[in-house]
Amino acid sequence: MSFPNPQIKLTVDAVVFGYEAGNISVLLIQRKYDPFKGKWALPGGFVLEEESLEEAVERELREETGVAINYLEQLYTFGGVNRDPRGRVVSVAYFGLIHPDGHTLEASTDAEAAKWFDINDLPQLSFDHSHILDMAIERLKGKITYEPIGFELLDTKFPFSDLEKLYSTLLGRPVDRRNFRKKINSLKILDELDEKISLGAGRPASLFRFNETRYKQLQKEGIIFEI
Amino acid sequence: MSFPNPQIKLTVDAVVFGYEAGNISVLLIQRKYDPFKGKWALPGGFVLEEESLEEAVERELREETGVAINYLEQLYTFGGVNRDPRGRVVSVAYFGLIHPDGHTLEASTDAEAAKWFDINDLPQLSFDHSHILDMAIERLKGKITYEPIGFELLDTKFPFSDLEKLYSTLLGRPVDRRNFRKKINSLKILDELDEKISLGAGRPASLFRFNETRYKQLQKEGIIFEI
DNA sequence: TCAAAAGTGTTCCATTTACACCCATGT
DNA sequence: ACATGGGTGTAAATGGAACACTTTTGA
Repeated sequence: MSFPNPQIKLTVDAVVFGYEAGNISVLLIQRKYDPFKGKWALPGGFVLEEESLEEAVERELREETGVAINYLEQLYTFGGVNRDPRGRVVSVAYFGLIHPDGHTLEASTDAEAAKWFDINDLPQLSFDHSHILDMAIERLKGKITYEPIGFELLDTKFPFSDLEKLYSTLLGRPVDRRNFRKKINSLKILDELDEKISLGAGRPASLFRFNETRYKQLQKEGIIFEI
Repeated sequence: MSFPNPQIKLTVDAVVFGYEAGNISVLLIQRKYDPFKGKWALPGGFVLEEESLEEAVERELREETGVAINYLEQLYTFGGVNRDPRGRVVSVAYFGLIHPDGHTLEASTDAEAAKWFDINDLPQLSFDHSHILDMAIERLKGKITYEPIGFELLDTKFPFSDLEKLYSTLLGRPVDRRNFRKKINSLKILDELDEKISLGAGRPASLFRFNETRYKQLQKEGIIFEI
């Protein structure tokens, strides 16, 4: 009782999603050491005694990839007996989102390289990481319909069409432009800016910004975001 | 790297809900040993090296309370640095539901006693367990609206009014009997049995049984349960 | 002037909500 | 016969889905 399970190790792993040009990507690292040396894996590593789980994830992400995350939540804890060849390792997986401008990568420590992969074109992954990733993708797809986390994947200022494209990508089906706009506008969680952006051909688009204050107020009033 | 965080210990804790006569209750144990000796806590304990997290929860529940659980899912992992006076202990919390006939309790091992407490009349809890419990209550209340887990709290055969009462208790508001029945019937996930039950005064009620096969089929077809 | 993307309303249908009386039994 | 809880349908309102043309720019 005084020294229980000294053999069980604890790690954290992060599934960080990015979005650019209509594609959802996930951040992976190439392992520098065994096991799975040279193979791709989710960023992550052992939790230190004096840090919380969130601190551990943020540290590992910083060390292995150099990214600055802007949304992070716990995903699930994977505790199967044989999920790690080094012995009994339980991993708390996190789910993160990042703005496109945080995309610049710098691999170091345990990582040989850090790279974005389109979620439809993934390499083979180490450990049970493809299982973790599947769960994270499911969570992302499910969650955007009832919480406004989609904005965390866009620039702070974005044209409406970016949001629409993001939703139709994640939902895997076309989204009616007029109905979608109506829905979002009815919640008044977007502020229309005076700026416009002109992307090649076509009429320039107004830029919008997510109004988090307004959203938090809505939450308090019990009004729920739903697409 | 070869022997990371040997100091971090791993536990599981279970928040098990029961339901009887219009009241939601939660299963607690009275601790036999320090820390928090004599105080109430969630059932749980250290994970053994050769068992999965689910196995650990089920074992601890069996040992400390004697209950047989019929629904179990992971709730959240609590990894704050100072949540346990014994040192760094990370706990994976589970969320469980139990039929009324599984209610017979038998405390043993680390538990002095095991008892059901109405969730509106709780004792002070050990560790950060009241925080865990709050999260579980929120999960229960949220989840019944989009997954048919309410049936896990009732007997396998139950009158419609039991289900209705359960929902109005959990949702904290009255439920329109006719509309509720219409909704449930439209999904055809309840089988009406030939039996009737007569509970004191009033017209006897037909008994129903949850048709899990039917529900799983609906899920495959993409039809979602929603109240 | 043409191509490309942005912006905008109305109608129809489905779903949800509100609501009240009769039925079968025990006392 | 009366008290108690079980069982049932309809109408109104709301919210969601379908749908096409005009506007503004770059090439």
